[in-house]
Amino acid sequence: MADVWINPIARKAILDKYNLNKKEDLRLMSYMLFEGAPDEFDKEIIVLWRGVLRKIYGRKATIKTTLQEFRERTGLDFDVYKHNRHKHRATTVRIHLDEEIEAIIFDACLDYGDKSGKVGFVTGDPYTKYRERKEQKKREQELAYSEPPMDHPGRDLILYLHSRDSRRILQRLLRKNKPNVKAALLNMAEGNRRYMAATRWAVSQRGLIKYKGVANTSRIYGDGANIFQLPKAVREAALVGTYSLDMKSAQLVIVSRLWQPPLLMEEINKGTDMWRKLVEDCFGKVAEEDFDRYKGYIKGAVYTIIFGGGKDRIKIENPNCPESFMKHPIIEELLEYRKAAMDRIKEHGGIRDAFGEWWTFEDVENKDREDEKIRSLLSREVQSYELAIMLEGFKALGMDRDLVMVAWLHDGVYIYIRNHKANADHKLYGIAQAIEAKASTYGMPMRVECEYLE
DNA sequence: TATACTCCAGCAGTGGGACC
DNA sequence: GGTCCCACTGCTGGAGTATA
Repeated sequence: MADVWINPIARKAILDKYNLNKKEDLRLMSYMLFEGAPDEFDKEIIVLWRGVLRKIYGRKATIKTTLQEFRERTGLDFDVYKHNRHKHRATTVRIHLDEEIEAIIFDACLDYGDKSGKVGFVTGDPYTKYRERKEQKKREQELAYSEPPMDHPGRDLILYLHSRDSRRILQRLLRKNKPNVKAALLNMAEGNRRYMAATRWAVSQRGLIKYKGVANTSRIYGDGANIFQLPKAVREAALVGTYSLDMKSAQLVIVSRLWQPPLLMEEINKGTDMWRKLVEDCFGKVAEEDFDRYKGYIKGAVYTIIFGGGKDRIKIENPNCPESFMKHPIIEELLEYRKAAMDRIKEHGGIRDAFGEWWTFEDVENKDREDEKIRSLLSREVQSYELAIMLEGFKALGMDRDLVMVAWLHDGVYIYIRNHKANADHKLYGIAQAIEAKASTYGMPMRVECEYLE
Protein backbone atom coordinates (compact mmCIF):
# COMPACT_ATOMS: atom_id res chain seq x y z
CA MET A 1 0.00 0.00 0.00
CA ALA A 2 1.15 3.47 -0.77
CA ASP A 3 1.30 6.22 1.80
CA VAL A 4 -1.47 5.86 4.27
CA TRP A 5 -3.05 9.01 5.38
CA ILE A 6 -6.17 9.71 7.31
CA ASN A 7 -7.96 12.85 6.40
CA PRO A 8 -8.04 14.87 9.62
CA ILE A 9 -11.35 16.56 8.85
CA ALA A 10 -13.05 13.27 8.18
CA ARG A 11 -11.45 11.75 11.24
CA LYS A 12 -12.67 14.46 13.52
CA ALA A 13 -16.14 14.43 12.02
CA ILE A 14 -16.52 10.71 12.54
CA LEU A 15 -15.10 10.71 16.04
CA ASP A 16 -17.45 13.50 17.01
CA LYS A 17 -20.43 11.92 15.38
CA TYR A 18 -19.99 8.53 17.02
CA ASN A 19 -18.53 9.79 20.25
CA LEU A 20 -15.61 7.41 20.11
CA ASN A 21 -12.92 7.07 22.74
CA LYS A 22 -9.28 6.52 22.07
CA LYS A 23 -9.36 2.76 21.98
CA GLU A 24 -12.23 2.74 19.56
CA ASP A 25 -10.50 5.48 17.72
CA LEU A 26 -7.61 3.20 16.92
CA ARG A 27 -9.88 0.48 15.77
CA LEU A 28 -11.88 2.88 13.74
CA MET A 29 -8.81 4.09 12.01
CA SER A 30 -7.96 0.61 10.92
CA TYR A 31 -11.21 0.61 9.02
CA MET A 32 -10.86 4.05 7.68
CA LEU A 33 -7.62 4.30 5.88
CA PHE A 34 -7.37 6.72 3.11
CA GLU A 35 -4.80 6.31 0.44
CA GLY A 36 -3.35 9.49 -0.89
CA ALA A 37 -0.38 11.77 -1.00
CA PRO A 38 -0.47 13.80 2.19
CA ASP A 39 0.53 17.05 0.60
CA GLU A 40 -0.50 20.53 1.47
CA PHE A 41 -3.37 20.66 -0.93
CA ASP A 42 -4.87 17.24 -0.44
CA LYS A 43 -5.92 18.39 2.96
CA GLU A 44 -8.29 20.71 1.23
CA ILE A 45 -9.92 17.87 -0.58
CA ILE A 46 -12.03 15.30 1.00
CA VAL A 47 -10.34 12.23 -0.27
CA LEU A 48 -11.95 9.05 -1.32
CA TRP A 49 -13.55 6.81 1.20
CA ARG A 50 -11.37 3.79 0.81
CA GLY A 51 -12.68 0.29 1.10
CA VAL A 52 -10.16 -1.07 3.52
CA LEU A 53 -12.83 -3.59 4.29
CA ARG A 54 -11.33 -5.35 1.37
CA LYS A 55 -8.35 -6.06 3.54
CA ILE A 56 -10.44 -7.08 6.48
CA TYR A 57 -12.91 -9.26 4.65
CA GLY A 58 -10.60 -10.34 1.91
CA ARG A 59 -12.81 -9.13 -0.87
CA LYS A 60 -13.66 -5.99 -2.65
CA ALA A 61 -16.21 -3.60 -1.38
CA THR A 62 -18.14 -1.21 -3.47
CA ILE A 63 -20.85 1.39 -3.56
CA LYS A 64 -24.36 0.27 -3.00
CA THR A 65 -25.58 3.69 -2.20
CA THR A 66 -24.75 6.79 -4.16
CA LEU A 67 -22.34 9.36 -2.82
CA GLN A 68 -25.16 11.81 -2.45
CA GLU A 69 -27.14 9.35 -0.41
CA PHE A 70 -24.10 8.48 1.62
CA ARG A 71 -23.53 12.11 2.46
CA GLU A 72 -27.14 12.53 3.46
CA ARG A 73 -27.17 9.45 5.62
CA THR A 74 -23.92 10.03 7.42
CA GLY A 75 -24.03 13.79 7.48
CA LEU A 76 -20.41 13.69 6.37
CA ASP A 77 -19.24 15.73 3.46
CA PHE A 78 -17.20 13.15 1.60
CA ASP A 79 -16.18 13.37 -1.97
CA VAL A 80 -14.03 11.53 -4.44
CA TYR A 81 -13.19 14.43 -6.65
CA LYS A 82 -10.02 14.12 -8.65
CA HIS A 83 -8.46 11.47 -6.55
CA ASN A 84 -5.26 10.14 -7.99
CA ARG A 85 -5.49 6.50 -7.25
CA HIS A 86 -9.07 5.45 -7.49
CA LYS A 87 -11.91 5.42 -9.81
CA HIS A 88 -14.86 7.29 -8.50
CA ARG A 89 -17.55 5.60 -10.43
CA ALA A 90 -20.35 4.07 -8.51
CA THR A 91 -20.73 0.36 -9.07
CA THR A 92 -22.50 -2.27 -7.10
CA VAL A 93 -21.23 -5.01 -4.84
CA ARG A 94 -22.59 -6.37 -1.63
CA ILE A 95 -20.53 -7.36 1.34
CA HIS A 96 -21.14 -8.82 4.76
CA LEU A 97 -20.47 -6.57 7.71
CA ASP A 98 -20.11 -7.91 11.20
CA GLU A 99 -22.58 -6.61 13.71
CA GLU A 100 -20.08 -4.74 15.76
CA ILE A 101 -18.86 -2.56 12.97
CA GLU A 102 -22.37 -2.20 11.77
CA ALA A 103 -23.44 -0.88 15.15
CA ILE A 104 -20.52 1.35 15.87
CA ILE A 105 -19.83 3.01 12.63
CA PHE A 106 -22.21 2.65 9.82
CA ASP A 107 -25.63 2.05 11.26
CA ALA A 108 -26.70 5.24 9.68
CA CYS A 109 -25.73 4.29 6.21
CA LEU A 110 -26.50 0.63 5.96
CA ASP A 111 -28.58 -0.48 3.11
CA TYR A 112 -29.82 -4.00 3.20
CA GLY A 113 -31.15 -3.78 -0.29
CA ASP A 114 -32.75 -6.84 -1.69
CA LYS A 115 -30.79 -9.42 0.25
CA SER A 116 -30.96 -9.65 3.98
CA GLY A 117 -27.67 -9.92 5.77
CA LYS A 118 -25.88 -8.14 3.00
CA VAL A 119 -25.21 -4.48 3.04
CA GLY A 120 -23.96 -1.85 0.75
CA PHE A 121 -20.93 0.17 1.49
CA VAL A 122 -19.09 3.09 0.07
CA THR A 123 -15.61 2.62 -1.10
CA GLY A 124 -13.29 3.20 -3.97
CA ASP A 125 -12.41 0.81 -6.71
CA PRO A 126 -8.91 -0.54 -7.09
CA TYR A 127 -6.46 0.37 -9.75
CA THR A 128 -7.50 -1.40 -12.90
CA LYS A 129 -6.31 -1.87 -16.43
CA TYR A 130 -9.02 0.49 -17.53
CA ARG A 131 -7.73 3.14 -15.21
CA GLU A 132 -4.18 2.47 -16.23
CA ARG A 133 -5.06 3.05 -19.86
CA LYS A 134 -6.91 6.21 -19.00
CA GLU A 135 -3.97 7.58 -17.08
CA GLN A 136 -1.59 6.64 -19.86
CA LYS A 137 -3.78 8.58 -22.27
CA LYS A 138 -3.71 11.52 -19.93
CA ARG A 139 0.08 11.41 -19.71
CA GLU A 140 0.27 11.38 -23.50
CA GLN A 141 -2.08 14.33 -23.67
CA GLU A 142 -0.03 16.22 -21.16
CA LEU A 143 3.05 15.69 -23.28
CA ALA A 144 1.16 17.01 -26.27
CA TYR A 145 0.01 20.08 -24.39
CA SER A 146 3.47 21.01 -23.32
CA GLU A 147 4.30 21.13 -27.02
CA PRO A 148 1.32 22.73 -28.79
CA PRO A 149 0.88 22.09 -32.54
CA MET A 150 3.25 24.09 -34.73
CA ASP A 151 0.42 25.47 -36.84
CA HIS A 152 -1.83 26.62 -34.00
CA PRO A 153 -2.23 30.42 -34.16
CA GLY A 154 -2.03 30.58 -30.36
CA ARG A 155 1.09 28.43 -30.10
CA ASP A 156 3.42 31.13 -28.76
CA LEU A 157 0.75 32.25 -26.35
CA ILE A 158 0.35 28.74 -24.97
CA LEU A 159 4.10 28.37 -24.56
CA TYR A 160 4.19 31.69 -22.74
CA LEU A 161 1.35 30.74 -20.40
CA HIS A 162 3.15 27.49 -19.60
CA SER A 163 6.40 29.31 -18.92
CA ARG A 164 7.95 29.22 -15.49
CA ASP A 165 7.46 32.95 -15.04
CA SER A 166 3.76 32.99 -15.73
CA ARG A 167 3.00 29.89 -13.70
CA ARG A 168 5.06 30.91 -10.70
CA ILE A 169 3.41 34.27 -10.43
CA LEU A 170 0.00 32.70 -10.75
CA GLN A 171 0.80 30.16 -8.08
CA ARG A 172 2.00 32.87 -5.74
CA LEU A 173 -1.16 34.88 -6.33
CA LEU A 174 -3.42 31.93 -5.68
CA ARG A 175 -1.69 31.18 -2.41
CA LYS A 176 -1.78 34.77 -1.32
CA ASN A 177 -5.43 35.15 -2.24
CA LYS A 178 -6.64 32.05 -0.47
CA PRO A 179 -8.43 34.05 2.23
CA ASN A 180 -10.18 36.13 -0.45
CA VAL A 181 -11.35 33.00 -2.18
CA LYS A 182 -12.67 31.51 1.02
CA ALA A 183 -14.59 34.69 1.71
CA ALA A 184 -16.02 34.66 -1.81
CA LEU A 185 -17.04 31.03 -1.43
CA LEU A 186 -18.78 31.73 1.84
CA ASN A 187 -20.55 34.58 0.16
CA MET A 188 -22.16 32.20 -2.31
CA ALA A 189 -25.55 30.78 -1.48
CA GLU A 190 -25.20 27.41 0.21
CA GLY A 191 -25.77 24.36 -1.87
CA ASN A 192 -24.32 22.34 -4.65
CA ARG A 193 -22.83 25.27 -6.51
CA ARG A 194 -20.86 26.42 -3.53
CA TYR A 195 -19.78 22.90 -2.78
CA MET A 196 -18.56 22.32 -6.33
CA ALA A 197 -16.83 25.67 -6.46
CA ALA A 198 -15.00 24.95 -3.23
CA THR A 199 -13.84 21.58 -4.43
CA ARG A 200 -12.79 22.93 -7.77
CA TRP A 201 -10.84 25.69 -6.16
CA ALA A 202 -8.99 23.17 -4.01
CA VAL A 203 -8.07 21.07 -7.00
CA SER A 204 -7.30 23.91 -9.35
CA GLN A 205 -4.47 25.24 -7.25
CA ARG A 206 -2.37 22.18 -7.78
CA GLY A 207 -2.03 21.85 -11.51
CA LEU A 208 -2.45 25.53 -12.23
CA ILE A 209 -3.65 26.03 -15.78
CA LYS A 210 -2.54 23.97 -18.71
CA TYR A 211 -3.78 25.36 -22.00
CA LYS A 212 -4.49 23.50 -25.18
CA GLY A 213 -6.02 23.88 -28.60
CA VAL A 214 -9.21 21.94 -29.34
CA ALA A 215 -11.03 20.49 -32.32
CA ASN A 216 -13.58 22.93 -33.68
CA THR A 217 -12.25 26.35 -32.78
CA SER A 218 -9.00 28.29 -32.61
CA ARG A 219 -9.73 29.25 -29.01
CA ILE A 220 -7.40 27.87 -26.38
CA TYR A 221 -8.82 26.22 -23.31
CA GLY A 222 -7.56 25.41 -19.88
CA ASP A 223 -7.33 21.67 -19.39
CA GLY A 224 -8.13 20.02 -16.08
CA ALA A 225 -9.83 21.62 -13.13
CA ASN A 226 -8.90 25.28 -13.22
CA ILE A 227 -9.95 28.63 -11.89
CA PHE A 228 -11.90 29.44 -15.04
CA GLN A 229 -14.48 26.90 -14.05
CA LEU A 230 -15.16 28.89 -10.93
CA PRO A 231 -17.91 31.49 -10.71
CA LYS A 232 -16.60 34.88 -11.74
CA ALA A 233 -16.67 36.32 -8.22
CA VAL A 234 -14.55 33.47 -6.88
CA ARG A 235 -12.16 33.57 -9.80
CA GLU A 236 -11.59 37.28 -9.40
CA ALA A 237 -11.03 36.81 -5.69
CA ALA A 238 -8.30 34.36 -6.65
CA LEU A 239 -6.73 36.91 -8.96
CA VAL A 240 -6.74 39.92 -6.68
CA GLY A 241 -3.64 41.95 -7.39
CA THR A 242 -3.80 41.58 -11.16
CA TYR A 243 -5.19 43.81 -13.86
CA SER A 244 -8.00 42.44 -15.93
CA LEU A 245 -8.01 43.57 -19.55
CA ASP A 246 -11.23 42.72 -21.24
CA MET A 247 -12.72 43.44 -24.65
CA LYS A 248 -16.08 45.06 -24.12
CA SER A 249 -19.00 43.16 -25.72
CA ALA A 250 -16.39 41.59 -27.96
CA GLN A 251 -18.63 39.09 -29.70
CA LEU A 252 -21.30 41.65 -30.50
CA VAL A 253 -18.71 43.98 -31.98
CA ILE A 254 -17.26 41.16 -34.08
CA VAL A 255 -20.59 40.04 -35.54
CA SER A 256 -21.67 43.60 -36.13
CA ARG A 257 -18.96 43.67 -38.78
CA LEU A 258 -19.03 40.07 -39.97
CA TRP A 259 -22.80 39.94 -40.45
CA GLN A 260 -23.51 43.68 -40.68
CA PRO A 261 -26.96 43.91 -39.06
CA PRO A 262 -27.82 47.66 -39.37
CA LEU A 263 -29.42 48.24 -35.95
CA LEU A 264 -26.58 46.59 -34.06
CA MET A 265 -23.97 48.34 -36.17
CA GLU A 266 -25.56 51.67 -35.41
CA GLU A 267 -25.50 51.06 -31.66
CA ILE A 268 -21.93 49.77 -31.74
CA ASN A 269 -20.81 52.78 -33.76
CA LYS A 270 -22.45 55.08 -31.24
CA GLY A 271 -20.51 53.36 -28.50
CA THR A 272 -23.64 52.16 -26.71
CA ASP A 273 -23.13 49.97 -23.66
CA MET A 274 -24.90 47.02 -25.22
CA TRP A 275 -25.36 44.95 -22.06
CA ARG A 276 -26.94 47.84 -20.23
CA LYS A 277 -29.19 48.65 -23.14
CA LEU A 278 -30.41 45.09 -23.55
CA VAL A 279 -30.92 44.64 -19.81
CA GLU A 280 -32.93 47.83 -19.50
CA ASP A 281 -34.93 47.21 -22.67
CA CYS A 282 -35.83 43.70 -21.54
CA PHE A 283 -36.18 44.08 -17.77
CA GLY A 284 -36.78 47.79 -17.35
CA LYS A 285 -34.76 49.80 -14.88
CA VAL A 286 -33.04 47.39 -12.46
CA ALA A 287 -31.33 48.09 -9.17
CA GLU A 288 -27.58 48.48 -9.57
CA GLU A 289 -26.83 45.59 -7.23
CA ASP A 290 -28.97 43.33 -9.40
CA PHE A 291 -27.54 44.51 -12.67
CA ASP A 292 -24.85 41.83 -13.02
CA ARG A 293 -27.37 39.08 -12.50
CA TYR A 294 -29.65 40.42 -15.25
CA LYS A 295 -26.68 41.04 -17.47
CA GLY A 296 -25.74 37.39 -17.00
CA TYR A 297 -29.14 36.27 -18.31
CA ILE A 298 -28.81 38.46 -21.38
CA LYS A 299 -25.18 37.61 -22.00
CA GLY A 300 -25.85 33.89 -21.96
CA ALA A 301 -28.60 34.20 -24.54
CA VAL A 302 -26.57 36.53 -26.76
CA TYR A 303 -23.61 34.12 -26.71
CA THR A 304 -25.89 31.28 -27.65
CA ILE A 305 -27.16 33.25 -30.63
CA ILE A 306 -23.78 34.48 -31.80
CA PHE A 307 -22.22 31.06 -31.65
CA GLY A 308 -25.00 29.47 -33.63
CA GLY A 309 -27.33 28.06 -30.99
CA GLY A 310 -30.82 27.16 -32.20
CA LYS A 311 -33.99 28.68 -30.75
CA ASP A 312 -34.53 25.68 -28.51
CA ARG A 313 -31.07 25.96 -27.05
CA ILE A 314 -31.53 29.67 -26.47
CA LYS A 315 -34.68 29.00 -24.48
CA ILE A 316 -33.55 25.89 -22.63
CA GLU A 317 -30.19 27.27 -21.61
CA ASN A 318 -31.42 30.69 -20.67
CA PRO A 319 -34.68 30.16 -18.84
CA ASN A 320 -34.33 33.53 -17.12
CA CYS A 321 -34.29 35.41 -20.37
CA PRO A 322 -37.68 37.06 -20.88
CA GLU A 323 -39.90 36.82 -23.94
CA SER A 324 -39.14 40.46 -24.63
CA PHE A 325 -35.54 39.49 -25.37
CA MET A 326 -36.44 37.34 -28.37
CA LYS A 327 -38.74 40.10 -29.61
CA HIS A 328 -36.18 42.86 -29.18
CA PRO A 329 -35.58 44.49 -32.60
CA ILE A 330 -31.79 44.11 -32.29
CA ILE A 331 -32.10 40.44 -31.40
CA GLU A 332 -34.68 39.71 -34.08
CA GLU A 333 -32.44 41.37 -36.61
CA LEU A 334 -29.39 39.55 -35.28
CA LEU A 335 -31.13 36.21 -35.79
CA GLU A 336 -32.11 37.21 -39.30
CA TYR A 337 -28.55 38.19 -40.22
CA ARG A 338 -27.16 35.13 -38.57
CA LYS A 339 -29.41 33.06 -40.77
CA ALA A 340 -27.97 34.84 -43.81
CA ALA A 341 -24.44 34.14 -42.54
CA MET A 342 -25.31 30.47 -42.16
CA ASP A 343 -26.77 30.38 -45.67
CA ARG A 344 -23.52 31.79 -47.00
CA ILE A 345 -21.54 29.09 -45.23
CA LYS A 346 -23.79 26.48 -46.80
CA GLU A 347 -23.42 28.02 -50.23
CA HIS A 348 -19.63 28.36 -50.07
CA GLY A 349 -19.06 25.12 -48.25
CA GLY A 350 -16.94 26.67 -45.50
CA ILE A 351 -15.48 29.76 -43.85
CA ARG A 352 -12.20 31.66 -44.00
CA ASP A 353 -11.09 32.49 -40.49
CA ALA A 354 -9.27 35.59 -39.27
CA PHE A 355 -5.94 33.89 -39.90
CA GLY A 356 -6.77 33.31 -43.57
CA GLU A 357 -7.34 29.59 -43.08
CA TRP A 358 -10.16 27.95 -45.06
CA TRP A 359 -12.34 25.53 -43.09
CA THR A 360 -14.86 23.21 -44.69
CA PHE A 361 -17.58 20.83 -43.51
CA GLU A 362 -15.03 18.01 -43.60
CA ASP A 363 -12.95 19.77 -40.98
CA VAL A 364 -15.74 19.79 -38.42
CA GLU A 365 -15.26 17.02 -35.90
CA ASN A 366 -17.91 15.12 -33.95
CA LYS A 367 -20.85 16.58 -35.83
CA ASP A 368 -22.96 14.55 -38.21
CA ARG A 369 -25.75 16.79 -39.40
CA GLU A 370 -25.16 19.53 -41.94
CA ASP A 371 -26.81 22.22 -39.81
CA GLU A 372 -24.57 21.31 -36.88
CA LYS A 373 -21.51 21.68 -39.07
CA ILE A 374 -22.71 25.07 -40.28
CA ARG A 375 -23.26 26.29 -36.72
CA SER A 376 -19.86 25.00 -35.72
CA LEU A 377 -18.15 26.81 -38.60
CA LEU A 378 -20.07 29.98 -37.81
CA SER A 379 -18.79 29.77 -34.29
CA ARG A 380 -15.23 29.06 -35.42
CA GLU A 381 -15.26 32.15 -37.59
CA VAL A 382 -16.37 34.49 -34.79
CA GLN A 383 -13.97 32.95 -32.30
CA SER A 384 -11.03 33.23 -34.69
CA TYR A 385 -11.46 37.01 -34.77
CA GLU A 386 -11.64 37.07 -31.03
CA LEU A 387 -8.28 35.27 -30.83
CA ALA A 388 -6.65 37.20 -33.67
CA ILE A 389 -7.48 40.51 -32.00
CA MET A 390 -6.51 39.47 -28.50
CA LEU A 391 -3.19 38.02 -29.71
CA GLU A 392 -2.07 41.55 -30.52
CA GLY A 393 -2.24 42.30 -26.83
CA PHE A 394 0.00 39.35 -26.16
CA LYS A 395 2.44 40.53 -28.81
CA ALA A 396 2.45 44.03 -27.32
CA LEU A 397 3.32 42.56 -23.95
CA GLY A 398 6.33 41.06 -25.65
CA MET A 399 9.19 40.04 -23.45
CA ASP A 400 8.58 42.82 -20.95
CA ARG A 401 9.76 41.37 -17.64
CA ASP A 402 7.67 43.81 -15.63
CA LEU A 403 4.35 42.58 -16.96
CA VAL A 404 3.35 38.97 -16.54
CA MET A 405 0.27 37.52 -18.16
CA VAL A 406 -0.97 34.98 -15.66
CA ALA A 407 -4.24 33.85 -17.21
CA TRP A 408 -6.09 33.96 -20.51
CA LEU A 409 -9.79 33.66 -21.09
CA HIS A 410 -10.80 34.14 -24.71
CA ASP A 411 -11.62 37.83 -24.74
CA GLY A 412 -9.81 38.87 -21.60
CA VAL A 413 -6.47 38.47 -19.84
CA TYR A 414 -5.15 38.91 -16.34
CA ILE A 415 -1.83 40.71 -16.04
CA TYR A 416 0.36 41.05 -13.00
CA ILE A 417 2.76 43.96 -12.69
CA ARG A 418 6.06 43.03 -11.18
CA ASN A 419 8.20 45.70 -9.57
CA HIS A 420 5.53 48.30 -10.03
CA LYS A 421 7.03 51.36 -11.70
CA ALA A 422 5.61 54.67 -12.71
CA ASN A 423 5.24 53.69 -16.35
CA ALA A 424 3.36 50.46 -15.62
CA ASP A 425 -0.03 51.97 -16.31
CA HIS A 426 1.26 53.30 -19.57
CA LYS A 427 2.38 49.82 -20.56
CA LEU A 428 -1.08 48.43 -19.86
CA TYR A 429 -2.54 51.20 -21.94
CA GLY A 430 -0.21 50.17 -24.75
CA ILE A 431 -1.56 46.65 -24.66
CA ALA A 432 -5.15 47.85 -24.75
CA GLN A 433 -4.29 50.11 -27.67
CA ALA A 434 -2.67 47.29 -29.61
CA ILE A 435 -5.83 45.22 -29.23
CA GLU A 436 -8.07 48.07 -30.32
CA ALA A 437 -5.80 48.90 -33.26
CA LYS A 438 -5.90 45.32 -34.52
CA ALA A 439 -9.70 45.28 -34.25
CA SER A 440 -9.90 48.49 -36.24
CA THR A 441 -8.06 46.82 -39.13
CA TYR A 442 -11.18 44.66 -39.41
CA GLY A 443 -13.35 47.76 -39.07
CA MET A 444 -14.38 46.76 -35.55
CA PRO A 445 -14.66 49.61 -33.01
CA MET A 446 -13.46 47.49 -30.10
CA ARG A 447 -13.00 48.94 -26.62
CA VAL A 448 -10.77 47.38 -24.00
CA GLU A 449 -11.60 47.83 -20.35
CA CYS A 450 -8.84 47.69 -17.78
CA GLU A 451 -9.62 47.05 -14.16
CA TYR A 452 -7.41 46.45 -11.15
CA LEU A 453 -8.75 43.60 -9.05
CA GLU A 454 -8.71 44.38 -5.36
C1' DT B 1 -16.83 -32.00 -15.56
C1' DA B 2 -20.75 -29.46 -17.11
C1' DT B 3 -23.88 -26.15 -16.13
C1' DA B 4 -25.92 -22.30 -13.76
C1' DC B 5 -25.35 -18.41 -11.37
C1' DT B 6 -22.98 -14.23 -9.61
C1' DC B 7 -20.10 -10.53 -10.02
C1' DC B 8 -17.86 -6.60 -11.86
C1' DA B 9 -14.50 -4.11 -15.17
C1' DG B 10 -15.07 -1.54 -18.81
C1' DC B 11 -17.58 1.33 -21.49
C1' DA B 12 -21.07 4.62 -23.27
C1' DG B 13 -24.11 7.88 -22.28
C1' DT B 14 -26.64 11.50 -19.62
C1' DG B 15 -27.08 15.37 -16.78
C1' DG B 16 -25.63 19.26 -14.50
C1' DG B 17 -22.04 22.54 -12.95
C1' DA B 18 -18.60 26.34 -14.74
C1' DC B 19 -16.70 29.75 -18.37
C1' DC B 20 -16.66 32.79 -22.96
C1' DG C 1 -22.03 27.59 -30.39
C1' DG C 2 -17.07 26.49 -28.30
C1' DT C 3 -15.26 23.99 -24.21
C1' DC C 4 -13.96 21.93 -19.48
C1' DC C 5 -15.21 19.13 -15.29
C1' DC C 6 -17.50 15.39 -12.10
C1' DA C 7 -21.45 12.16 -10.60
C1' DC C 8 -24.07 8.87 -11.79
C1' DT C 9 -26.70 5.06 -14.45
C1' DG C 10 -27.20 1.10 -17.16
C1' DC C 11 -25.57 -2.51 -19.99
C1' DT C 12 -22.66 -6.51 -21.27
C1' DG C 13 -19.36 -10.16 -21.77
C1' DG C 14 -16.32 -12.77 -19.56
C1' DA C 15 -14.27 -14.38 -15.31
C1' DG C 16 -15.02 -16.59 -11.20
C1' DT C 17 -17.75 -19.55 -8.12
C1' DA C 18 -21.18 -22.84 -6.68
C1' DT C 19 -23.59 -26.89 -7.49
C1' DA C 20 -25.18 -31.15 -9.44
